[in-house]
Amino acid sequence: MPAENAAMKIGGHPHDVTWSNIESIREDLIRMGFSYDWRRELATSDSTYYHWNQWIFLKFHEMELVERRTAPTNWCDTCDTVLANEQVKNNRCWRCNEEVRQKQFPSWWLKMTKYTDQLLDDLENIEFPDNVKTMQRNWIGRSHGAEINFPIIDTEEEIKAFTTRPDTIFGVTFVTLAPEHPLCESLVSGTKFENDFRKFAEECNKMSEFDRINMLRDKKGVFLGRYAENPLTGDQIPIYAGNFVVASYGTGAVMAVPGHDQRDHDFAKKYDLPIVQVLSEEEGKEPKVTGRAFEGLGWMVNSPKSRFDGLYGDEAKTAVINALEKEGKGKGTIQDRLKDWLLSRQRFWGTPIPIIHCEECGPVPVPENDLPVELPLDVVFKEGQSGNPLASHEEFVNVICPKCGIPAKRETDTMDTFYDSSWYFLRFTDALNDSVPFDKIKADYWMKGGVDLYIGGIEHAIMHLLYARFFTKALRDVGLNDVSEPFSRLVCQGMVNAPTPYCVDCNVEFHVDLDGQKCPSCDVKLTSRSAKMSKSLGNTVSPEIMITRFGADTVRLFILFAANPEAGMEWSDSALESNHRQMHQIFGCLKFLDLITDDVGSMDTWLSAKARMNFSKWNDAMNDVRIREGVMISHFDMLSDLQWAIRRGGIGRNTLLIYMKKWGQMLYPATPHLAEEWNQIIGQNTLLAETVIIDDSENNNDIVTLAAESTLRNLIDNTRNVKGLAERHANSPLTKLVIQTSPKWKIQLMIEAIELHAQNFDFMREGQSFIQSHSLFQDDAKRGDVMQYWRMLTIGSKKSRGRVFTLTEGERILITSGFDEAEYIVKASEFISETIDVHSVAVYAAGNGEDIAGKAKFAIPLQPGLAFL
RNA sequence: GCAGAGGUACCCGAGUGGUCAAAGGGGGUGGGCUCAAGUCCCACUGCAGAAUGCUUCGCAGGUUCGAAUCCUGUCCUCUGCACCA
Repeated sequence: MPAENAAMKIGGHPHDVTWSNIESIREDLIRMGFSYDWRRELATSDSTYYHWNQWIFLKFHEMELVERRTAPTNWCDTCDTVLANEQVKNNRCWRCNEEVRQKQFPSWWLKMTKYTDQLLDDLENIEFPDNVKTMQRNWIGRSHGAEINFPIIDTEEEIKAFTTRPDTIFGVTFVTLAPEHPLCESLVSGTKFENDFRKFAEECNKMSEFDRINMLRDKKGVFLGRYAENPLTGDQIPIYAGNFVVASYGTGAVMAVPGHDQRDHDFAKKYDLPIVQVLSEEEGKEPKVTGRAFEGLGWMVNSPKSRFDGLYGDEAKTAVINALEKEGKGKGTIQDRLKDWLLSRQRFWGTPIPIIHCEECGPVPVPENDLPVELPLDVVFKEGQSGNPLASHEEFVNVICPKCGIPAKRETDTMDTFYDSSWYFLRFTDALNDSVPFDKIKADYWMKGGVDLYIGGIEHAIMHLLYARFFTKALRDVGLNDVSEPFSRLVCQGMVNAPTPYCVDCNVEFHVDLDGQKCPSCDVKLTSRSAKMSKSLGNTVSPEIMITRFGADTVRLFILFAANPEAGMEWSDSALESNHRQMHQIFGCLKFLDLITDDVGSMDTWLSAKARMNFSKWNDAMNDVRIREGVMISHFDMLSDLQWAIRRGGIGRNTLLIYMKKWGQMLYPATPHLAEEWNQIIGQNTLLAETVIIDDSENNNDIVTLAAESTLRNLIDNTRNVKGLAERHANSPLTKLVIQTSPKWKIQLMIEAIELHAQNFDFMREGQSFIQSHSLFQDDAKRGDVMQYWRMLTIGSKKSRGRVFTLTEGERILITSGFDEAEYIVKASEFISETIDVHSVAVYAAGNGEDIAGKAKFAIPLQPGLAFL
């Protein structure tokens, strides 16, 4: 439809508009480097595709899944067509936001309601976000209840009323019908109530649905002059027509329980009808009088029949339903809100419905061999034109009836374009097939279990996703596939927001043209706030400009990293620039290929371990579509780790090359252009696009290697921190650092604690006696220190747990395997002195040298005592 | 009204019971490199402090030895549905 509207504007044909749009979007996609299989490209507006729309329609027709009927439909004046229920929001058209009105039309419907059960039940088996599932469930709107027959006194007729609350049956004090209900007419006709009713019905009819909903705060109705009988009590109750009853939901008749339904309560008050309370909020008590309806579940009271009082909730409902069924006066039923899919559109640019209307034979399907029924290209579109140009296209309309051969007219309605998107994913599995929509074997192969991951906006939660699910099931029943659910896993990407002018007082967002100006309606200076990017606000950015400025990979990196796909994000030029810098930094690492000439380096082991660890974390994240996490590793961590290794002591060529190769693979998914060039520069001669990436197993020692190094990093951080403080206390510049590592006995005790912890030892209860009988405890001079250390190790302080609980796995192995901390630090002492800017660094285990500044007592394993001189 | 999502430092944003003063980025500050600029590197960015303590994850309570995380209430924001019987 947008194509058709655009065609009218420029006086062209929607075909040309569509194709030029496709061209331009295809170009964008290619520039962004999306790796699609372009051989499978399809256009739903092309007859090679919509041919199969029509073919499928005929199959549905054979299955009696298609129906032509005249019914009130949602009509949008601006779009000049009817709309399906799903496409009406707040009584407004989902496309143009204009109000929708009801109009009677002979139209084609797809009987989606035949699949309600499956659509509802199968939600259990697919991985959709909960909110989408909830939205679909709400839309389907299944409610369990009862249909209750209220005989009309002095007639043979009865009113069937649907209710979800049969437990309130004894509180029914009147019955309300929708004004459109056929019984209304027959009840009033020829009586003195007829005039009032007609006036009322007309009033309801005239109102647009939108007004009606607004007016409904004022509930109105008329008495129809007749009474019905409560089927369980025989009580006589008046029958009303009410403006708040919806004809199309349930049976169009409501049993009114003013005691337990606020809507009925309001109505009863207005027309002075009795209000009876038959449920109590508290077991065994009389209901409270509150002046409002109690709508929750309660215990039945005041039942005129025995064996009901005291029943609660479902039990109460079942008891009433059983009683009704026993007497043949009602039954338990299910009502759904979901309706059939109104397929007809009175517009040109869609798939023609393959039907011929013959005066003799009625609607006749176009024979399969005559497909496709093609849209004529020789149609002129002009601005301001209304109506469907197909209807006036003689050549298109006038045909011969395929059944009896007399002149007949072609159907001029076209299909809702959601029909196109309801099975395109199946066509992708076999896009070039010209004898059937798709081959069953291919479709089943690719679609096994559904599309693995389907990403789309939340706006499709009901429309597209429900239609596609219905279609897949229906096509399965046609025999075209064995797949029941189209999408096994759905992820909804967030919206992209950008700043837009905003008036606080009026709570309105304005076009960016008004940036910095005053509010057009209240003259207050506009502020800025973040709003969904949209054309109407003008707060959009063009990907093309961004690509030209920064390159496709930077834009890709920004999109993938700046926000979790599910979260939505704030557009930020500065963030984009910083991602661009990141790209340069990564690419800049290639210079190390020239700078590093040594064969081996002291950080080789560490860097290789880090690479393996990073790769496997990255691999997990990517497999799990935690893209942001993955990109963080591939584009941020990998860079800083390499920088660290080089700064820390350097690496050898061989390690560098292996690192670079692995890194290139990790760079590929998010930034393929960079990655391929990278790969080539480091001397790989195959394309990454054709490379199967393998996660090679981690080395057993990796975890220890990394733990040792991260201990050192902590030490340096700590040193830096302490130095700053020490400087403030010292009179002269600090030139020497003394590091005292843990004394042996503390290591030994920690090892024992670690072993006890592994056996689930209860330190709280048994720790005290353990340490008191420990040999270390027997030394009077040490006793105090031992006790204090033991508490720190196993109990911790009020805020933090004992150290033994907070050790990482690597640290634990490090300590228990006899790691020589002092030796490790000595090796790094040159680096430490450079980094924190002191002339010398002395390292020894506490007790093995002078206890400088009394810092030995602070030394524990992996956290040495530090002193500056 | 109902349902869903959410409120985390200057900003964006990770984080579902202890290893959290809280990842990462932006911005800011200081330093290195440089004639200079930054498509470069390092550090700092709650308060105090020789390694500790204090205050902090919308607000108010609660559970717990221990809460950004669990529970209750409350306020606000966004999204969807809506006289649905």
